[in-house]
Amino acid sequence: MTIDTPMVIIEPRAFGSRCCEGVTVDLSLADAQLLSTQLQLIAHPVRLQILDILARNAGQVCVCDLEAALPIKQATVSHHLRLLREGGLIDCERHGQWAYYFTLQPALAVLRERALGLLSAWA
Amino acid sequence: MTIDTPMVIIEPRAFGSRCCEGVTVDLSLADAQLLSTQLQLIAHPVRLQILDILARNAGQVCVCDLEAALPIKQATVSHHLRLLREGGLIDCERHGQWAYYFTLQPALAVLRERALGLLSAWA
DNA sequence: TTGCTATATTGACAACCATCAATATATCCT
DNA sequence: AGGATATATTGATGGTTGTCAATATAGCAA
Repeated sequence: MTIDTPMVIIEPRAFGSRCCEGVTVDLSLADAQLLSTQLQLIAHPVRLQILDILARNAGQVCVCDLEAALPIKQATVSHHLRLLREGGLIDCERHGQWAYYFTLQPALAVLRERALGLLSAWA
Repeated sequence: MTIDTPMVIIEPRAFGSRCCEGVTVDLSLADAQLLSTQLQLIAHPVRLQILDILARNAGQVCVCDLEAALPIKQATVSHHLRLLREGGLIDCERHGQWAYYFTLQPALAVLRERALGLLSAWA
């Protein structure tokens, strides 16, 4: 092996020959489902904005703040907050009539590492 | 500042006081939509598995390989391949009657950096 | 108590998505 | 040409998702 990378193209099977053999799935269906569920959770513009707002205003954001900052009605804000809470990415604390929401950073870190793990293996 | 983290809780606004002020959206709707569109693309178990298979078998995977490796029918495989291709994450090359698919690593790298950028800011 | 405000829930509706059978297209082989 | 194989497309169907109006719940204030 020299430092110059040799122009070897690995061809375990010639183009045009019999195919449909030897290709296996390294990423299990269970793992794929787990990750895709979490990605679905953040793959929505409003939820991305909510997470961004919460992350940048730790513990100081109530629902009406979000309603004022986002282009959706209160019921819809509550709906997305519920999804994020059920997905374990955020939680809230009630103080009087207000509910103050905040991110759960360990959960976000886990998600980041999981996603980064795959994406780094790919590119 | 000592090594002991002081138990100071930042309270720019007392709990229970008037809220709905001063909270702004740093992540623009346009940016959120762009990212969520790309996340949607990979937020599906089959598409995650397809990307993983393609990334680990550079240039050597035809549709019937995928059909054999995945729990879905050929029409559905083609459907997901089309979405991934239209999203710019993969492409294909025809050799005879086979279509060999492969990932577009620069696009995956861009996506990784974009996602990592936000997630790193959050956790 | 009565009324006001903040938040959650319910129910309805439209839009979107995943899947497959059937069919079309294209390429190879004889 | 005719048959076989690989892939793409179409159309139908069932399921999921996002949104909102209306309503419910709960705390606060007078």
